[in-house]
Amino acid sequence: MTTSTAASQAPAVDASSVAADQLKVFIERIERLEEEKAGLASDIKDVYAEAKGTGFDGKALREIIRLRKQDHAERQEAEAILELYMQALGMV
Amino acid sequence: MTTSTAASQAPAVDASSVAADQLKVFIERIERLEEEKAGLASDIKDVYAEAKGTGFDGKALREIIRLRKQDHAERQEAEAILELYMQALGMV
Amino acid sequence: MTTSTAASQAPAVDASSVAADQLKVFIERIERLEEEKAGLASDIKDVYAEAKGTGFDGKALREIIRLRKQDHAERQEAEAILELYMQALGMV
Amino acid sequence: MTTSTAASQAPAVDASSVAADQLKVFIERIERLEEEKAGLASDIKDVYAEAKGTGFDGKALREIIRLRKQDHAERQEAEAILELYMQALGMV
DNA sequence: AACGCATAAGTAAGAC
DNA sequence: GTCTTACTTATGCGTT
Repeated sequence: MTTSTAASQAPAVDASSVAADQLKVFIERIERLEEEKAGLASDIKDVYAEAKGTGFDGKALREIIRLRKQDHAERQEAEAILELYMQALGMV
Repeated sequence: MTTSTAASQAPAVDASSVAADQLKVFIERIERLEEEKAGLASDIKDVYAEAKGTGFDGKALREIIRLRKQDHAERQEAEAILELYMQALGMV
Repeated sequence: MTTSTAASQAPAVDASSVAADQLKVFIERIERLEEEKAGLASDIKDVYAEAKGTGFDGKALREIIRLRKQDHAERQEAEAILELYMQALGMV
Repeated sequence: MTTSTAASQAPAVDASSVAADQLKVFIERIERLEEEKAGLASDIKDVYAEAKGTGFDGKALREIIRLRKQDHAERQEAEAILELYMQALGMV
């Protein structure tokens, strides 16, 4: 082995190694996904702007979205608990 | 008109109005996009986890991503700043 | 004990308890500090206004402050990152 | 004049000018104030941590602070309106 | 299980 | 007056 000590906990990362190639691939995958995510964030902003242009209050709109998200989360939690209890009671 | 005064600045939003329908559409569009965004965030998390499983250090990985993002941003910013200073100094 | 069960994980907070007094003290300390912070934010705004009145471009000024802050942060960070990567590469 | 055109809207800022000295002073004042502000932010964080250590819930604590700030703002607003009306009525 | 960090949301100021 | 941009706050995530 040319580039790392035997005790290395991490892959050896020099320019020509397999590890460097792997690293590059991981980074590119992440950056690609981050780009898409940023695109969606931008789309969301556009929808808020459009809604505002139609006369809706952006702040109120955001509040509604927030509340509905809470509701969904609580509903899902409730179902999860129900399922848990059903399992505990042997009701599959 | 049954649900709002003539001078209303915002769309009338009662359950049966056109405005309520529009509101519903906006909310659903936003929620749809938010879902996709959350999905991507989850994908990104998975990639980090996979990289970690391969032996890469997650923290270092995030640092690299951050630095590369900075580099890109700074490159784009450099010209903007130059122009800003030229304006500030009256060099048009 | 009049105001809480023995197993209470949180301080009992009714109007006459020791906990209520503690809570009040914490809140007052925080509010005091927040006030001072707001005062400083206001002072900073004033300095920008004064500089602007002297003929300096506020936007450019803010940019300079931002860049100098970055420089300081980056200098401090540089060592941290170095150490981070060394750890990531198993160089302890 | 050696360093700027006659039409310059901004003070001439070369290394030896009075303007450069002024600029330096403004920047140092701002940076000083920013430092103090950051110090207070840090103090506030410490108080929250201490409160948490005593058993208080940080999130609830922040909520209380937020609500009280709103109350104060509304009270101040009410007084401002009162004063406005008194002035409008010639009650000084 | 808790602590600190990092991202993300919301708010407020400033520019055009 | 609108619009963007910057700051502040808040929540969630990873780590210890």
